[in-house]
Amino acid sequence: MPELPEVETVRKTLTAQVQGKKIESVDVIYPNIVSGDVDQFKAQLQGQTIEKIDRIGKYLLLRLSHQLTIVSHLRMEGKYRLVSSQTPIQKHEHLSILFTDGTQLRYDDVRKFGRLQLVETGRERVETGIRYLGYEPNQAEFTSAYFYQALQKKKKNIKNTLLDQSIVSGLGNIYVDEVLWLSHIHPLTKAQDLTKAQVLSLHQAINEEIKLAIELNGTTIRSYHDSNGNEGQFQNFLHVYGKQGKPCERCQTTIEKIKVNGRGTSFCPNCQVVKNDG
DNA sequence: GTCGCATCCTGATCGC
DNA sequence: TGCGATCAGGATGCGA
Repeated sequence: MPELPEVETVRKTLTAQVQGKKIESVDVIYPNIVSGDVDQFKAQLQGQTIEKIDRIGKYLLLRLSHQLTIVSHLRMEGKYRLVSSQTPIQKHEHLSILFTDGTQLRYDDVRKFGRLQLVETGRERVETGIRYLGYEPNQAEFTSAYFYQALQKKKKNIKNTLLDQSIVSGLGNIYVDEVLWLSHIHPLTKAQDLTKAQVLSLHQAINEEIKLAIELNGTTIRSYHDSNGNEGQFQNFLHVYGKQGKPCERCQTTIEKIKVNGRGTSFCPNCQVVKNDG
């Protein structure tokens, strides 16, 4: 599933493939993939040039000429690939953008969870889910003091808090499980019960984990590939995600898997302890 | 304001 | 082998 490091990798590879290309036409095969009016979406994209691609959290922003931006969220299994216009449409390709040079950018999404939304450039922080995002890991504003104060206001568990994107953006199920293991924090610990030392440790783990994952082009568990079709390499450095039933690297206790707010959660029951004495 | 849960969706996996 | 049930999960909307 694409999280911040995977989306950043897609941004880089996609930029190299489509930057400067002019859109001739757009075909939307599965209309629900587009937020808003599909006909308007197609009409407005015609004749636009992709100037650059930005990323905010897990959102890709395709910056177009004439002050328009496609805000794209890959959700679970969304992926882009650039092909010749002669290539037959595949089963799970739901949108294609034909460029004037004869190439086509295809959006593929097995579960159809991803969404694309066209907005005026600058309005993405008003009209899309980006408006709810907190700071990103390694962003200057994401200080340990900010993080501690923000967590103090949260009564829900830390696992759910890190997944909701409003305090720190870009983490998904894999990286949340990993940073909690690195910080020795039990996923069910109430966010506001974390000590300053625990928050400091968690803050450091988030920054270091995301930085390393970006350097390794993300994590490929099942389906993630960048727009060149390459897999990430970070799955070789995971400690708990997908390791249920195997011994913890630190203490040899068997890694357990539980459900936390409906999400599969792997942790070590020995070295990740619930801390409630604040 | 905050939280938990259902919903979207389909391939993989499991049990019978 | 074939079938149905269950699981996986990010963002969003809604009710409590």
